[in-house]
Amino acid sequence: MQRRAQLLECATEMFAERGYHETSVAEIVDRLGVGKGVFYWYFSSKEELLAEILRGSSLDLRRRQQASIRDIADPMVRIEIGIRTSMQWFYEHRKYFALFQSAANIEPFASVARKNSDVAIADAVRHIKDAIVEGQIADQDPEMLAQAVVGVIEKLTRVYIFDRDEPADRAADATVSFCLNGLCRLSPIPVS
Amino acid sequence: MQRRAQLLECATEMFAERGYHETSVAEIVDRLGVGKGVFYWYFSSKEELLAEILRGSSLDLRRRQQASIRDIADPMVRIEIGIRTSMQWFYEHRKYFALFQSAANIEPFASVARKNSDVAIADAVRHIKDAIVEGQIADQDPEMLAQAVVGVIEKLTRVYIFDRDEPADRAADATVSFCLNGLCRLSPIPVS
Amino acid sequence: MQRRAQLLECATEMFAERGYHETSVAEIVDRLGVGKGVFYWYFSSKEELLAEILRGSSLDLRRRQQASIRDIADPMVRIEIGIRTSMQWFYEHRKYFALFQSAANIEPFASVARKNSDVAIADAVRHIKDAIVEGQIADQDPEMLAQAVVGVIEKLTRVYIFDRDEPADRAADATVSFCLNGLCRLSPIPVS
Amino acid sequence: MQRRAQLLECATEMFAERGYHETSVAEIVDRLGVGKGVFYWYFSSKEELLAEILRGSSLDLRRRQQASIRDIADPMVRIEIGIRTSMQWFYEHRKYFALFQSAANIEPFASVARKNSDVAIADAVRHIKDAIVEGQIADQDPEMLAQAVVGVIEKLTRVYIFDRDEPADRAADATVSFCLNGLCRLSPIPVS
DNA sequence: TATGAATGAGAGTTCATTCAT
DNA sequence: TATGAATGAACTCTCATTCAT
Repeated sequence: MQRRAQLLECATEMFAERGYHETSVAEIVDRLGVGKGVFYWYFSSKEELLAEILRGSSLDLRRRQQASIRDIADPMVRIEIGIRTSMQWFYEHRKYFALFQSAANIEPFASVARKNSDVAIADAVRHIKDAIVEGQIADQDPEMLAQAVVGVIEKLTRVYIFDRDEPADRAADATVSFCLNGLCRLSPIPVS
Repeated sequence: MQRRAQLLECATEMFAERGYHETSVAEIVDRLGVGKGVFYWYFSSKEELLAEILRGSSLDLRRRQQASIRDIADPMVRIEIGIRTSMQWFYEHRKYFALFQSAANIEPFASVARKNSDVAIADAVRHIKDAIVEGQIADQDPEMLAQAVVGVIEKLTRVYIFDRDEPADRAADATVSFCLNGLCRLSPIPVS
Repeated sequence: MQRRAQLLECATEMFAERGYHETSVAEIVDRLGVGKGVFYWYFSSKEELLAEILRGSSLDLRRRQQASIRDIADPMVRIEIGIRTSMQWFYEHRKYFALFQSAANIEPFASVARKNSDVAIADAVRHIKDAIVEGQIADQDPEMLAQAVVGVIEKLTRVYIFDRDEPADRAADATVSFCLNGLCRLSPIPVS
Repeated sequence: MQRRAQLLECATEMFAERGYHETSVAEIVDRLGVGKGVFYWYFSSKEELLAEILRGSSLDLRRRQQASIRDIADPMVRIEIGIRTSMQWFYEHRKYFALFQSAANIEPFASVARKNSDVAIADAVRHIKDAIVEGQIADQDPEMLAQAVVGVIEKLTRVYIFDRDEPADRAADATVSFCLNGLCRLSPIPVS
């Protein structure tokens, strides 16, 4: 349905710009120039709308990641391509980025956000384990490494791509460089 | 002021658990078993309360960081100690962590959060520049490196210390290892 | 809009009887047997509601005055008809009278009330100037004379028409008699 | 008591400037630099305070009027002096003037205001009756004439003395001139 | 006498949601 | 499908008043 898509897009934009709580249903339908009834025809509640946005967009991101990696054998390259694909996707869907970040801190969406994050981490863990098996990465907790990589991705995306509106390349180069270095050493450096 | 401190603490807890918007002034004073007026005797608004919490706690964190680093000459060690101190502080003040993260996504606090973050980044940038001068870190954009380090800190803090309630050590070890590796290489690894 | 008119009327009555501050939005909608939301569907605030009432009613009064005077050449007669028309209108809209009087003493409406009053005075001044030119009134400050006339109108309206619920005639006769005498002397009487 | 007088004066000023409802007890005691307890030591309520102000000041005004008239035999001169004295008093106590006017429109004070006004009118009526007996004023309803005179006094006081801050003379001259003319004619002018 | 923290009813306002049309 | 008036619970905030100290 065209209307449904319009609502989804319009709401995404407004949630991203002004926040979920700060955006009322009335404002969403006003911007679209339709009545309130339309909203409740397509969505059972405001909450469901955000859940839907979250679900749809993280699905899209994951599909893109998997497509970009499909034919690559080397796990380190899969990691690198995964990083670049994610950041390019965030660049192209900047509005979703803000939503992802803030949803994690809004009670009813925390679990959805958690689930999405778990899936992304699980994907990364797989590559890291492969790399450990192949001796490219030292034998550390793969999940922690995956989380670290995601942490860098998210931070540089927020600061350079989202806040400062740069194209994705520079931040992606830095992320790849930092993370591959962080991962690659065969043994952790000694702690003082 | 005992009451003021009680309100601050109680509100911090509730904001951290359930979110700023999801916590009403009525609930805060109810939990304390006092009248609504008490709240507005000590704070001019709910907004001011959160701003106060943010201000106070980030000041405390920064003081702790600076105290822990004061007498250390080697910039790489300063970075490591900085990471460990931050994560230990977050462990001891888990409730503030959630607040820092979510405040960044709530309109009236975004600028405060931004300012706090800028200060933290500026501190880290100083150490990184020193390390670059001393040849310990390759000559890359120091701010980007600082952001990457902070990204790892925040992510591992959230997942292991905040969500899973682990003590700070394990996550801090991993963060230090990952970041020092990420920073240390004399030249960035070639990008595919 | 039926509802809007109901709210306007109901609020006018209650404001007149009990005062603006003493009448709550809750009481207005309760008396109408509707929900609180209805009020804010039609008016953006309680303040705007009173402003609206003031605007609408003083416009109506002025229209009535001008219609009653339109075809009258003699300025003294215009003044007399103006007095009678005003008092008749106040009799027919007794509730507005109290509102006009009290609005002048409520901060946010003082300027509106002032403006309304200025318009009324300007109208009267025109007639008085005409009468001075024609030699019917001695050459005194026309604005002061106009204010004096309005003072008499307001006082007798309040006491006899509003407080004591008399029809307008007796008070209007007295007002006309007093004012035309007050105005007419060719020279002011000597001051002791 | 000094404190009591301070409270009375301070409150009068603030009520006059900003209105009764718009001035809180907290603001009154703050301006005096004392605690809230002081207020409730001297007055049982905010309402009682205003009632007290009203009572005291109208008593003072009346005393002044009576003193100024005591030895004057001619009723017309008594009226004139009464007008001048009132307006001079209002000039010297401008803050009370606003209070008198607005109190009439605040529910719990309407009756006090009414009573004060009744006393003033009764005084004027006495002089007017005397003048009628002596043939200086035509035989009309003396109360209506008194109300008319008071209406002029109040209006010119408000506009010229209170709003525009002029000294009392000019407005008083005009009031006397207008009212004595309005009163003096032996027969009311014919009504069209 | 005086303080000022505490109370709590009640104010104005918002907004997700419903439903007759 | 669509409208938009209506609902009413919940919200933030105010303030006259009380009372332990």
